[in-house]
Amino acid sequence: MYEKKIPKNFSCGMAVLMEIIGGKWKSYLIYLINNDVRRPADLQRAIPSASRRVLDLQLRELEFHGIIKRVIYPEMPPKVEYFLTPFGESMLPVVAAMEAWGGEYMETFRQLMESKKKSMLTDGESVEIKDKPVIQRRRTLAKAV
Amino acid sequence: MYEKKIPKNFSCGMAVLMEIIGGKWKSYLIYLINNDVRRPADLQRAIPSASRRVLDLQLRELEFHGIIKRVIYPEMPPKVEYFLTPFGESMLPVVAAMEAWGGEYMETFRQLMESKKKSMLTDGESVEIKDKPVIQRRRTLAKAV
DNA sequence: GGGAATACGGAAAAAATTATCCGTATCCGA
DNA sequence: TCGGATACGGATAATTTTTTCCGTATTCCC
Repeated sequence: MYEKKIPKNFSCGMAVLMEIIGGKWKSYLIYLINNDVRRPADLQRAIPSASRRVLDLQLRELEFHGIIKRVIYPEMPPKVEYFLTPFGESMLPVVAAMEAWGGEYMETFRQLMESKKKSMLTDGESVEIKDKPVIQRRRTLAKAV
Repeated sequence: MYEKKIPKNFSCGMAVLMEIIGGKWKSYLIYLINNDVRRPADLQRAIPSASRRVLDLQLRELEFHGIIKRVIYPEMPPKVEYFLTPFGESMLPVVAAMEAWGGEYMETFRQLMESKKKSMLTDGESVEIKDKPVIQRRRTLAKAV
């Protein structure tokens, strides 16, 4: 089993949130569970391109962080369901904001990725060569570190 | 230069947003640039544990997606500054929400990660063994796929 | 000359994440 | 018996991200 070597620094809330939902399928999982897709096999069917192993791993991570809870039913064949916890639900407004922002940008994004695939040369478009500026340099955080 | 083999699917806004700000240092970079830390060397000094190469790469990715723009001043030694674009600024409320949520959870998070390091055996705490439920199964998205 | 400042890209290595493949278990039906 | 259903973990391989190391350039100062 893999053991990480480099310690991570969670000095800002963003880093914490990214650690919690940063895996490839986690946002899909949160969405599906919140929409009543609760059983592992159903989750897998809803995301056919995902590796079952990674779905399991990421479900376990969400569980570890208290975002979801796992309910095991004592029967055969095995029956398990996942539910969002109240804590997990506290994240939903944030997830919705992220989803909304991404949805607005999606069309542009796809065109960008398409043009990137075609040319692999899209640098420089937003480069601006400036004359010597007269703008007064303001205080920077770097100096405070 | 690395070329990805497995195509990614951006069928939801979350996936798009995660692609844009998903790198290890990107959220830090957005925060710093929004707080007037604009020059590459200053960004590096503000995040001493980051690899300079990756900072450059992730700045380029943010630029590619139009989140920031790079301004090159014609002078020696080289002078470059990065600015948030209006589009990048449209992301700030989302970033703030993410930051706020992560900040609230931070203390619990740290304790969790600490206990994980100690025992590597934290599974099962949220497991609930249930009697046969009488809850009526509702429609699932999986069936619609 | 060497070291400091500035900025940054290619190549290769290391670390981390994801995917594949093997295995565990029970029950039911062809 | 085999294949389907259910759920899931260890080991290993493949892919991806991050890091290290090499290099490019100019100017200034000791």
